[in-house]
This record gives sequence, C-alpha cells and structure tokens, in this order.
Amino acid sequence: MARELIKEALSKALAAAREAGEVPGDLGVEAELRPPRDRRWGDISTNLPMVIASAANLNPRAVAQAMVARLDLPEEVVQKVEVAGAGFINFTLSPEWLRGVVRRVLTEGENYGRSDAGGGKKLLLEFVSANPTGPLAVVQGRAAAIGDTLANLLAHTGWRVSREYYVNDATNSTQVRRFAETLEARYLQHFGREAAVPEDGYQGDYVVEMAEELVKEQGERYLDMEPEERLSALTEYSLQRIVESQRRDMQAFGIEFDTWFLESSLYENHEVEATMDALKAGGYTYEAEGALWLRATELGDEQDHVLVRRDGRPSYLAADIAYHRNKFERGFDRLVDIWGPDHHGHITRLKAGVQALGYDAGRFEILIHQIVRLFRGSEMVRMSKRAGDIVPLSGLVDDVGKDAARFFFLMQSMESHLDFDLELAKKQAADNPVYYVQYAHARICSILRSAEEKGISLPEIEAVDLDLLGEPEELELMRKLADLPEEISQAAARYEPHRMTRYARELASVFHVFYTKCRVLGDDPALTGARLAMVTAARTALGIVLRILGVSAPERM
RNA sequence: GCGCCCGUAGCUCAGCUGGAUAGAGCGGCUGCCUUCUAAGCAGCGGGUCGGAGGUUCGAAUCCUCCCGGGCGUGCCA
Repeated sequence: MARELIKEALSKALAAAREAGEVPGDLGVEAELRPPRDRRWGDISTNLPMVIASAANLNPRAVAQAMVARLDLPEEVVQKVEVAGAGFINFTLSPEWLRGVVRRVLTEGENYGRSDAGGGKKLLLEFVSANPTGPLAVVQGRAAAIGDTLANLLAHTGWRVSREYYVNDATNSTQVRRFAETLEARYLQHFGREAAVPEDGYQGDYVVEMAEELVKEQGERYLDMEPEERLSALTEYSLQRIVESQRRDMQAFGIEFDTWFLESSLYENHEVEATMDALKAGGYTYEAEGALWLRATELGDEQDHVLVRRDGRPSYLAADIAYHRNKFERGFDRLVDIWGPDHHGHITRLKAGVQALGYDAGRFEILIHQIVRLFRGSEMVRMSKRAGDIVPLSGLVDDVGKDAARFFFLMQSMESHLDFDLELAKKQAADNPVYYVQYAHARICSILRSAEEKGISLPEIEAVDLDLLGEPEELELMRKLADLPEEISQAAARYEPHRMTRYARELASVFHVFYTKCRVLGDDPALTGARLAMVTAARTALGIVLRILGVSAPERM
C-alpha cells in the first residue's frame, strides 16, 4: 500500500533529519496521514512538519523542506511531493500506482478492502433489544441499520462478530405485566365485561387488535379464569406473539441475529442469583429500606441503585448485570452495545456492576444513538408506545422500501438527531440518494450486458493494457477505488457506519462523471478492454459497499 | 439543579483526537439525450460555523460562561 510506503519513508526522512541535527530528538509526536482537504493538492497529506515544529518551536515550512529533501520514494508510486500551506507535505500518487488498484480489485474481488485489524478476536454486538410490549418502531430501525452495518464493517476488518438481540421477557418486569394487564382489559372488554386499561398501560390500537386475534384463536377460554392465572397465561401469549413479530420485522429489514437472548433464561439458570451473590461477596452491596443496593457510587456513579426490590423481585439492572456477566463468560474479547438515548442514564450503573464483578470495563463499550423525530410534512409526530401513537418500522419499510430506509438511517452520524419526514420519504422515493448509488451500479451492469451482447468479453487482467487509462475522470475513479480499504477501516475502528453512505455517494458520483465523459464500448479494442476492467472493478467496490450497508445492488433500474 | 447529545448555506446534514480558500445532498435558476440507462452530467447563486471571552503561529474543532432545542436524572425498562 502506498500509505505504508509513505509512512515508512517519512519516518526514515525524519530520522535522517534528526541525525543531521535539523530536528531535535524524539518528540513523541503523532502525525496524520490522510487525504488533503482539496484533492487537487494531492492524494495523501501529512501535517507532520507542523506537529514537529509546534513541539520544538521551529519553522514548520523549514522542517517540511528538510524532510522532503530526505524523502526517498519510488517514482512509480509517488509522482510528486511538495510542501504546501503552513507546512503540509502533499503526495500525489502516480497514475501507474492508481492503475494497479484496478488490478488489485479484480484480483481480490469481494475481499477487496478487508483487513485483519480485529485479528480474529470475538466481538458481541448487541442492538435493538426493544421491550416486548409492541411492534418495533422507527427508532429501532435506526438502531438496526446502525448495528447491522457496524457488524458488517467489523467483520470486514477481521473481527468474529455475533449479532445479538436481548429479549426482555422476564415475567417479573413491571412493563411486561402492564402490557399483559392491558391485553387482559381489551380481551374482557370484547366480551362486554367491565375492565379498564391500567393508567400506565398501553393505549395503542395494536393491543386491541391483538385482543381480537386472541378471541379468534382462543375464544372464551380465559374469560372465567382466576385473575392471576389468566394474567400469567396472557403474559406468555403476548410475549410470544410480540417477539415473533419483532423477529419478522427484523427479517423484513434484512437483519439476521445470531442469537435472540432471553432475559428469562438468566432467571431459569439462576444466573441473576449467582450474580447477586458475587456482588455481595465482593462487598459491593448493602441492604437498606428493605431492598438490596449496589454501591455504584464507589465505582464512579452519582448514586447507588436498587438490585433487588423490597418485594423480592430483582430490578432490570440486576438482570442486565447478570446478562453482561454471561456475555463475558461466553468468551467474547469485546462487547459492544448500541442503545437508544433514553437509556443513557443506565450506562454508568451497568459499567459499575460489570467492574464490581471484576471484568475489564475497557473491553465493554456502549454506543448511544440519538432519537428519530418523525414528521408528517411539517408536523412532528409524538411517539410513545404507551400513548399509542406509534409508527411501526414495518409501515416505514412498506412505504419507502428497505433499501431507502436503511440508507436514510445511515446518512447521519448516530449521535445526531434524525428528522424523518414520512411524506417526503414517500413522495420523493425516486430522489432518495440511495437510488443515485444503486443507479451507478445498474449502469455498470448495463454496460457489461451491452458488451456481452456485442460479443465483447472482459480480457484476462494480464492482457489488459491499463496504461491506456489516463483521462482525469478515469484517474478520479481509480483514486476513489483506492480509498475504499481506508474508508472501511476508519468506519469500523471509529464505530462510524454513516461514513459508508458518504463514500458510496462519492464513488457513485465519480463513476457518473466518468460515464458521462468517457465511452466504455468504443472503436479501440484495447481501450475498451481497459475501461471494461476499470468499470468491473467499480462494480465490485460498489457491491462491497452496498452489501455492508445492507442495501441491494440492482442490475437494472 | 446536575449529566449527556445537538446548534454549520433556504432545508437536512458532513467536517470536530486544532491546520490550507468551511463541504455535500435537497430545493431555486440555466444549459446538455442520433451513440453503453437523463433515477445522469455541467454551470450559477447561497455562510457573523448559536453568542461572548480564552488558549495557540493557527479554532467550526480545545477551555470557560451564556442562549436555544432534545434526552436522562425510578424499588420503569
């Protein structure tokens, strides 16, 4: 890779400059090596001279000159090196090297851009994990898109990734109980019995619908049961139905979890108990006001938290600590959770619990994504499962399609609020950026079909004269292809999946420009062969990116 | 009150571990289809980077304070 070469040449030049006494000894500085802000300045740029100058109180341009004078880089890789601005060194890659990228993409195929940064280590990525008290909402779609794409990125960079969905199906959960009570009320109401939805119950119509289905399936079976028995039966029924619907929603959204982890299993296997015992043994608990508390304040939290309620039911936190203990015990090297913004307050206490158990909190990361605000035109839609004004993810997918929805969710960084206008998403489906990218892919496929019809086939890569590729539009396209491995590494390492939608649009853009300017299937067979090789490489790269995003790569549009 | 996220073009947002002339998409206006898909391309406009101080050779980026929006701060999950 050109980056590595440049990096090495820089450090050698720096060492030589030090020996000559032009630059002081080890300053412990770290410099960047990245594309300059304006690509006309070159392909790769470093601020190293400025960083050195800053630490040693020298003139940055002088340091840059001293280093450039000692740089030793092969001409077939780097065409031009220059000092620019306040003290940058800019490198322009040679056309020869760029052409080599085409060969590399064609050789590596689907594996182009892979790295072994993760070293085959095991990583558990938990995401969505919505309460089983209603259909998945739009905000969970955001979590799903972020999580799935991040999982793809991490897998692409050498991690063994497991996708996991945590099902809060514990029957001692207050919310699960409220939901069952709501269903019960709706069920009884169907038969004209006096029954009210609990004050903090679920107002949504979907509960009424579920009750109707229940009547259809089971008739009057629960009508005259003992209340506690009925409630427990309805709890089981609703949990099963809702989890099933969530699973269907995720499938329709193109996401397959490796594991649907049941909170109830933690109770069945006495892991919650065992976890509480371990916390007690470690001296991190105390009893007060009839409850068992976690000494979270000793572990960086602002307040202590209840682990076991006065009535003996473990809290959500207790189960969650047990759950993460379970994750560590399953042998994962790294744990990553993606949570919604409403769980932000939960981070410190869970980490406190994990630390109290003696696990390395540095191997456990929690990412918070921000909310999705839904608009119908200019009117904001308030969403609350309990109030019943819910816009289901399935409805969104039906409206705008899986591809557009996933792409849209990933166009913004996760820490930024996302405004989603339902009307606009529907009305402008054809203008959605996802089509811009998919169209580039379809166009390439169209060229390849056309070539086939004309009896032109892609020559063996050894037989292609890539030196014929020299138009500015061609060089731009190859430059962008060359960027892909670094884009993937950065997006994965920084947990920033939204970078990939940006890159996808850039890659599509340089292709569209090339397409407008240059003809692939022309009169010159050699040039045609070279361009066929290049657009085939572009298709491969686009395909990789779209697969990472979970967006389909259509051959026709 | 305290904690976290956000405030950048008309709209939606990138850029934020300090670096060059602050970018993109959408919307607006103007051109481009005999030839591999016009769901495309080219061009024109568009900015007190919420405000005020500070650190620095250099601040959208770091620090302090303030303003505005959102979320959290349960023996709910």
